[in-house]
Amino acid sequence: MNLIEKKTLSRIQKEKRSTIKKAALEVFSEYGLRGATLDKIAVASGLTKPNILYYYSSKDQIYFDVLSGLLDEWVAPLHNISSDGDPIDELLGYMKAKLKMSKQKPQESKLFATEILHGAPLTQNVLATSLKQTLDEKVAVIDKWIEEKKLAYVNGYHLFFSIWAMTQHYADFDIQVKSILNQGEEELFDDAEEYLTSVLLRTLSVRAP
Amino acid sequence: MNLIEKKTLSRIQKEKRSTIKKAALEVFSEYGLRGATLDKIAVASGLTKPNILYYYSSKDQIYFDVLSGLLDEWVAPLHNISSDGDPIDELLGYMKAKLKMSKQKPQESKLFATEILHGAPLTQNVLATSLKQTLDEKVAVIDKWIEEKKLAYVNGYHLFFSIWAMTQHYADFDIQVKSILNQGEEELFDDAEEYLTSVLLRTLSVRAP
DNA sequence: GAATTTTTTGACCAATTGGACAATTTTTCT
DNA sequence: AGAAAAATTGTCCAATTGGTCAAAAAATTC
Repeated sequence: MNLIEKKTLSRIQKEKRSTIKKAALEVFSEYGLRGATLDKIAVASGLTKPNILYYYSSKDQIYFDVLSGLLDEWVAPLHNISSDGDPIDELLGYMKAKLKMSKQKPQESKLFATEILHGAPLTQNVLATSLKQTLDEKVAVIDKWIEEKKLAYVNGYHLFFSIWAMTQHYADFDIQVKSILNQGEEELFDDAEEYLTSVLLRTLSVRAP
Repeated sequence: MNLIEKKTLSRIQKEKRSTIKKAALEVFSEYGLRGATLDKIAVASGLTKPNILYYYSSKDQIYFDVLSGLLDEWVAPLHNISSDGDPIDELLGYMKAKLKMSKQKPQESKLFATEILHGAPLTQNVLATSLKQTLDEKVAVIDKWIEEKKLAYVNGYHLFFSIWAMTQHYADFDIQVKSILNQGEEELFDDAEEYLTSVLLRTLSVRAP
């Protein structure tokens, strides 16, 4: 039976696949696709290597499954930006949602970062179609807000790039951040949120020069 | 003879080591330390594998040499921030210098990003000592400027983190950026500079709310 | 230009790795 | 309980990889 084509997975199949994906996320985020080995995933998951290959046909398949399972979740906060809400509230909310993801899901963030850094072999297609389309829509919303004088003029695309960059920085480069600031996570992310709020407020507010 | 301890390298040694480092930068920045192979470096450099190992005792040695050769260059722009200059000019100049590095040296940027992302096994020490010390000094300068009311209040550390994040984003995640914006490099980086200038100006300027 | 040193390379090796497979064990279904 | 299906594993293999080494080639020194 072909596991990939099967629609209804048994309890065991669901559990084991989930176990494997969880272990794989740990290993892939730490070592990257090429640095990760099936043996490491096997140890991390508590399964044997052939058993893992019973559920996934190859290492690349595991990587692909983990990554695509994450893609939707990763883009999701973008959909929550409502053109009906207050522009500043909406964009601050988006930033805070992304920062929260950096705090709570650093492994996921690192996995994406590594993937894109190394040429996005598996996700380039999604980036250029699905993500681009969603972002185009949201930038259109921003342009509308600017026209209505509810926002200061900003380049919408670069605004999103900078929000992504600034928030993900705290996950992807946490080692650098933490070796410079001797702080606990809570304090660190509180300071980050305060700083980023200030930056966005100042960048987006309409006011006299 | 031990090449590592020898102080004066011959012409051939200098040339070959330089050739190897250049090829290694290409390969390491694309594949990471673990994904890079000596064979790939051999092909990229036009040398044979044993010949490379004549100049470097191991793959890790090459990686270490490439990375440490870059470290100083990477931190250098920070030293150019002068406490005597105009605060806004100094910080805008720093941002522009970093953005220029992203444009002109994306491979170097990616190499650092991968290194830190994967736990900074070789550079953690430098980060926690040399970089931290330099940054502490520059943050002290910023705090002084704030006290003198030449800058709006900002958290200096997070200001630097955000400048790093926003500028390096254009190198590290260039694939994502370019799959969303169908622009040439020139136009892209011009827009980025304009946007980042606007963000920093608004973030740093002292003015009435 | 011969001797010596440095550089280069082909052939090789041991370890790691992704993956195959048949045999066994466990679960599920009737 | 027993048959059938699913899950698990020990063993194995071929390819890749980092690295060795002795011999050959090239460069340097005298």
